[in-house]
Amino acid sequence: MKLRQLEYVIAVARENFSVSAAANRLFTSQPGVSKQLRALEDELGVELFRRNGRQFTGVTPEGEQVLALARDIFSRVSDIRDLAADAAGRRSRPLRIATTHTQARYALPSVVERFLATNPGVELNIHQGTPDQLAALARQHEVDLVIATEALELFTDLTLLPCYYWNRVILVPRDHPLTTASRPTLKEIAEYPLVTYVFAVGGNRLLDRTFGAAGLSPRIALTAVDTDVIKTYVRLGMGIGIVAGMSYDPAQDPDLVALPADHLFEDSVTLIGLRPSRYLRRHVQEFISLFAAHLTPDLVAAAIAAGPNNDPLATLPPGTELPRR
Amino acid sequence: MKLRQLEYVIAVARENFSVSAAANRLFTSQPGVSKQLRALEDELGVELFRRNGRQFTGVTPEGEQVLALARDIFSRVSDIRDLAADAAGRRSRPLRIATTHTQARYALPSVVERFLATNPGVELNIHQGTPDQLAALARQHEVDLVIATEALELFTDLTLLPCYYWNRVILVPRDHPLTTASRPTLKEIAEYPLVTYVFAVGGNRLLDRTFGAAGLSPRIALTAVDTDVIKTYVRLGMGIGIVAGMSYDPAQDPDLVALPADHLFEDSVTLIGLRPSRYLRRHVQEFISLFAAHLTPDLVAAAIAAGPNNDPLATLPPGTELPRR
DNA sequence: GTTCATTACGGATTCCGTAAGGATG
DNA sequence: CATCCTTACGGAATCCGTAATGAAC
Repeated sequence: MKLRQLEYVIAVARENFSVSAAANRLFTSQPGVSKQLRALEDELGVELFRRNGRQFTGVTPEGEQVLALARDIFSRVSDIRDLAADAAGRRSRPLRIATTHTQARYALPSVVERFLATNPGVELNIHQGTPDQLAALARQHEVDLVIATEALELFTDLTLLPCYYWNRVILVPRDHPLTTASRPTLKEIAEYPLVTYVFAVGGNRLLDRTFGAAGLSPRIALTAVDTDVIKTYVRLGMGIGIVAGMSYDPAQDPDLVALPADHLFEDSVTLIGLRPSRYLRRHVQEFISLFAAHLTPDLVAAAIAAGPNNDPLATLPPGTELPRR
Repeated sequence: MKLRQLEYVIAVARENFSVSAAANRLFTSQPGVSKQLRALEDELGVELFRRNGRQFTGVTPEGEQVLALARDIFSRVSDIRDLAADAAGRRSRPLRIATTHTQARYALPSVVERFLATNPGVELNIHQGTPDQLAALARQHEVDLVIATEALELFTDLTLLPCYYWNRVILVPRDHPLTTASRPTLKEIAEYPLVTYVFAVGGNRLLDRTFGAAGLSPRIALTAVDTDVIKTYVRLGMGIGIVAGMSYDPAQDPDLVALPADHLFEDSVTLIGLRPSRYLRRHVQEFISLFAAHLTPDLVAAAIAAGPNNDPLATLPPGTELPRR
């Protein structure tokens, strides 16, 4: 058994069972791949791929298990390379972050600025998406860390660490009737169509639960992944916005008013998600510390070693005060 | 990076950092090992071993991490080989079991008999030891499964599955005063010096807790790992024995009397310990099913996938009745 | 007929083992 | 001086890529 053989198995599975495509992607010849696959199957005494004549059509049950183990092995191989690169002080692979629009637009810029200032050589990739897309990216090992706030049930296989509390504001045009009420009630809000994040409603999330508990079912005018889009429609009078407090800036949005809503909705917590039991590259840890100063290397290492968790706040030492923004 | 190189790193560490010894054990030449080690270090750009001149004296911090990951990788490689051997119906490696004397002597014989009858080709190795030795064997991947009853705190890194409840009897010579009491009290027992298992006392185990809760601190005459040894000293009048009920056989021990003690001590549970997240070979599963019929393949697979656990009974579906013996 | 995997073969590389060299205690 | 790792070198095995072959859609 050779690492190269396992690599080929993974590549062929990834390329929808095309040996040619796998060879192409690996910059090697197709007969070479074919031969190594056969050699591995001979050594193991089991067919790993289902074949229709000479065509590869899928994996056998054994192939499936081997594939899972091979992927695991390559995670570790990659960890070895990463930790060696860290130790040797070599420039390492890009830091890949997956997050939602709100984080990327409002929370991350200052962190990114500081990170790039102290780590000039490092390339930073920010992938933006909806929570389900983030979960997929993390699961396929496409990113080093995920920053998310909603739909935590999608991240059950990750180690989650809490970063800060946040809450919502009600965004209305400057001349809106609601501006007279300094502390609007849920009932008053529910009079107007709402404009909010796609993933904030449906699936019994906080907004649904809060309105539902008050016996209200507000009309959703439209949802967007993007606070800027939400603001646009609020300006057009399509409804009132419910957005993260951090995304309102009086200087940027002089025609809008933000009414506090933290008396209506309970605090949410923004989380970092990491793949458990993996080596954490130095730059990843540095980024985490810049984003959430209380997440020290020791604490993060302990959480990663402990595996997936569904109670992020429990990873903090008792008495830790989480910031809010 | 090659599997062979990682294998060499592990072997050198295992042989107390002797390259020659590692080469010997691997049936290859010493310069070959030396060269591959250097090649790996060159590729990674990090020294993995501490050297004093040309002598290997230990590992560097990076070497330590690489070593841990390499061992992990080889676990999976071994899993691939095992599952392929199972699928191909080849005879697989010996089934290695680590357990205590009481299990090996009284609980296992009938299981082993049935196992060998249905699996004629399989070699069975039973390692016997104290709980701490069992834990060490499991941790070093020397055995496939551990069967233990005491000192569960030593097995925190294993997946534990419950097999059956058991309890103790009081063993006394036929003419002993206690034989007049059909249900002796703790206080009556504590009048006499005790002879029991080494690992049953100390460290706040069940015997300590039970006597302690009654305000008693009995004198321990002697402890042994071995029920047969305990019986010998009971016969000599050195004290009264507290042993597992299953180890008393009226036919074998006509000169001894066993007084029930399950009204004094709470039931203990015998457990199987497995390394989590590892492939479970067919023969291992078969042995488990013979030993504890309620531990079905699906149930065991789910428990292994769930990782280490410290509440074995929780692995069973609700309502399962555990046998007692 | 086009696509795709297998087989065949020649060249380059890698790998292993023996032998010699140098450092350590 | 005995032990142990490193370096040097020759032979064997492996591996890769090109070309030809055969099966499938």
